[in-house]
Parts: sequence; structure tokens; C-alpha cells
Amino acid sequence: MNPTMENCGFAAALKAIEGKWKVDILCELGRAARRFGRLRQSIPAISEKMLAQQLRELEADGLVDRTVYAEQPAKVVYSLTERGAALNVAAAALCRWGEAARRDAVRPPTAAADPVVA
Amino acid sequence: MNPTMENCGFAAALKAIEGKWKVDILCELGRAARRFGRLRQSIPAISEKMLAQQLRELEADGLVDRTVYAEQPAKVVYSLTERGAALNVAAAALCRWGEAARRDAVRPPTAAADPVVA
DNA sequence: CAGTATCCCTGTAGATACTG
DNA sequence: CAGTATCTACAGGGATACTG
Repeated sequence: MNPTMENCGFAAALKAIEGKWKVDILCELGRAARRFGRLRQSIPAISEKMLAQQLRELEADGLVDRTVYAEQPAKVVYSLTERGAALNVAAAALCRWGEAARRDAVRPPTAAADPVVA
Repeated sequence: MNPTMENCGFAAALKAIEGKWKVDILCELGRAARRFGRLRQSIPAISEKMLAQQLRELEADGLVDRTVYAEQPAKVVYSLTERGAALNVAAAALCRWGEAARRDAVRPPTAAADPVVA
């Protein structure tokens, strides 16, 4: 990303999930494999263009698998790869941090705050 | 972030580190507290404007402390808050994921890849 | 030293229309 | 159904100059 971050795998991870909708997509596919149309419904605000685009990138990064069924009309199913699933797992720690931060925001540090992570 | 992500603390975490230079800054401050000028040197490509701006946001999010010393010339020291330090810790899992992903990219999954996270 | 103010440029994403 | 194509808008960020 930047010279200072070259050595850090975090940059790579961040790069993979940058993009306005990737986390949503990853999150949704984390629940189950989904068809294109179903993803659109799950993420109402996204446009077809953006969904397609973000899916291409996730696929290129090896986070998502794209399976085409030769049917009429067309049927395409997206699912998480091993790597994509692992990303979701790795993200859990940050997720907990975010929730803790949210609680702190509501109830600001009473005196000297306890470490957010136990 | 988006309707679908409302319930996830991950969105909050991501929001806090979005911005082209925040990870660099967090990373640098993770090593030690730093003055404005020192941060600039550590992150050569960043402009004064961006450094100031990103620091303001990190401060507003409670990740960074700003300490002003009444000296001449001015002296300002930035350091991680507890919360900021906790974020760095929480990010470690993603960091490991990124490194694993990088290795996989170099040596693609031989047969059926082992789970990236042990 | 530690910033602010300004102007400009680019990329990212939204809207819309069309296709295999 | 599952996309692509095009055109536009806007915000994030870069360069530069100035200030307490």
C-alpha cells in the first residue's frame, strides 16, 4: 500500500476488503452460498454494476468462487473459498473491537478505561 | 456503513481505519509516541495536509492522543490511546491472514489448501 | 515546528439503458 | 437471470503556499 506498510500483511488484508460493498458480500456469503439475484436482494442499496464489479474483484483475490450452471435462464452461484472463509474468521477480532468501541462510545470511560481487549 | 452491516462491529472498526494513511500512522505510533515532524519522516509520501487531517480523525475516534507542550517552537506529541492499542492487537489476526494469503499467492494451493488460519 | 487554506485532479461509485 | 456499457457526480486526496 505505502512504503511503510510493505512489510505488513495487514495491508494485503485491507486491500482485499476495501471497496464499499465487499464486507457486505463476504458477510452474506458467510451465511450461505448465494445467487447473483439473491445477493442483490440482501444488499438492497447496491447496484448491479457494483455487485458484479466487487464480485469480480473478490474472485480475482481468491476469496469467492463463481459457479455457472448451464441452465436456461442463467444460474450463477457465488460462495466463499477457504481463504474467504478464513478472512471472515480473522475479521472476528476486529469485529469484537468494533463492538467494544461502540459500547465505550455510549458509556464513555468511567475513570481509567479497562483495556478494550481482555 | 450499509443497512446490511448495521449490526456488525466490524463496520465500525473498518470505518475507524479507513483513510489512506491511518494504518501507517497507527502502525508507527504502535512503535512509540511521535511528534508531527517525525511522523512525516516515517511516512515520506504523506502530505502535511493529510497527516493533520488523518490525525484529527483518529483523535476524534479516540484512537490517538494529542499532547501539546507549551514550548517555542511548538511541540506536539501523538500517542496511541488504550483503544488505539487494542485496535492494533485486534488487527493482528487479519495481519496473519494477509501474510498467509501472500504466501498462497506465491505458492498456489497444491491440492486442497489447508485452512489458512490454524 | 506544526499546522491551515486553497485549488485541482482522479478514482470510485451512482443512474440508466442495453444484452446473451 | 445475470450481467455489460456509458455517462455523470462527487468526495478523497495531491500540490502548493501561507500562518501562529
